[in-house]
Amino acid sequence: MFNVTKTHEITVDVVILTIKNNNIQVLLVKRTTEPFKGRWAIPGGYIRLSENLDDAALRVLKEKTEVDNIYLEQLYTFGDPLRHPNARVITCAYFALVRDDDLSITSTPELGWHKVNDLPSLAYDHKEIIQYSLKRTRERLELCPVAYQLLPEKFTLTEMQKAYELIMGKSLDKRNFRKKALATEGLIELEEYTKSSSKRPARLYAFENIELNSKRAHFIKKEKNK
Amino acid sequence: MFNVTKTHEITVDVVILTIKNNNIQVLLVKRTTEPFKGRWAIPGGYIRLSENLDDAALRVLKEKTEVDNIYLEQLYTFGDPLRHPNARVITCAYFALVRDDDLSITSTPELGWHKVNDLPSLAYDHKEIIQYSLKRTRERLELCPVAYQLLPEKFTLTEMQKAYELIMGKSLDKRNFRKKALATEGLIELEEYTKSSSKRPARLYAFENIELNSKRAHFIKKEKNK
DNA sequence: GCAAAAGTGTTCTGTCTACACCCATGT
DNA sequence: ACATGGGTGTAGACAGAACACTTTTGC
Repeated sequence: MFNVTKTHEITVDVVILTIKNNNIQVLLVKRTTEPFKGRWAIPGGYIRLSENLDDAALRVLKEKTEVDNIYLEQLYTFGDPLRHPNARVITCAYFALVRDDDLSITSTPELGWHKVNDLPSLAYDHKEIIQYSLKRTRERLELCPVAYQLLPEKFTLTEMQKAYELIMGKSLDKRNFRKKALATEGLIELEEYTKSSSKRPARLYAFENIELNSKRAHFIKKEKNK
Repeated sequence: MFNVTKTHEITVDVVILTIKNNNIQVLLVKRTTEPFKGRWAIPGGYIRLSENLDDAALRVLKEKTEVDNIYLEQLYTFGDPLRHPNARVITCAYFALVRDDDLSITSTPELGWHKVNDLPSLAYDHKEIIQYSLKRTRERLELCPVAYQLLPEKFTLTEMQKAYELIMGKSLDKRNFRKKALATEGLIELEEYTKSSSKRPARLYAFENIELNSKRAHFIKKEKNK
């Protein structure tokens, strides 16, 4: 593969993150070929001639997850000469945030979710790439409510807080968090409450730009208070 | 089917920014070959097999400017299939901030500084890349005093403020700026003043990590208050 | 009635903004 | 003595942090 060309190869790799079982998890594939045969790796692939980089990343994402309408952002391009043991492969890494309940992936021996705090040994520099995607996610979170990309359509403020705490890696004050969350642009207070829980029902919220695809919910739009 | 690896090429391009004559300026080279022969472009080149991406960018930078000890950061990777008219070239773009007085470039018909607010027609998507590098520089500036990368070793607060104003594209309040500047970690108040000016001398400042290569200046280190 | 999670305000502190005058020097 | 840029402080608005108790439900 690398004997013919002395030029570089370029791939896209996509770090696909979700929140599952109260953990940030990343989707990994088990490599079936050398190098790193049998090791876990983040999904990736070659870029087709007709595709731009975003499209290539989106294609890789869809091949693995079937999801659409996700947050996808170019992360960084990794090109250390030694990152691939026997070729020069530069990878343009992306990261994606997907909602757990949009997913219908059944873990198989070749494809599965792994807690980012408890990763197996990974191929290439993929551990570094995942670490960097977590850092970037934290940065994004501080600027805008990217976390809704990880939440179900309708969620409680406690769920939202849990997502923030996982990403930021620290616990947050409930009252301060709720104050700030309620001031978030685009947050919609639904006239709906959780039922299933065995405790006091919690109000549900949603984000404006998310399509509530089944029945149209009745909601109170938060006023921007001056 | 197309052979996906056949014609992908990858380059690094470096947006080299400086402040010159009270303008943000970018170093451009005039293309001597097709495509875009005769048009201005940002400097770039192929990545050598032994080089990582940072090293390749640094090499391109040094080839053009001879400077060292600069701020260099990977910006974004641009890979639209149509960005190059007759090949598929993906470019990993970097941006560099260099100090005007570290430079000894004489503008020639093939290499020269251009005001970013008044760019000539550029090759490829290089205009977009420059715009993006300006955006990134603004973001960096908000977080840390990246501007010192653009200032001479010793500078007045007014010079520093001018640099910030150019980058942010707006004017700033002098007292507020100075208050914040003086609180900046790493800023050193020198026991030196401007002389050449025909007005009241201004105190000079420097940044800690910058080597004062000639005579060792006597300075007062700012206390971190609190 | 009790266990468990939901929900709710105030105070303090630090940071950002707006704003106007005197100072030191060269000519 | 005057023109020019250098230098300084204060008050108000706003945002983030700390902090504890009541409410609603299922069992």
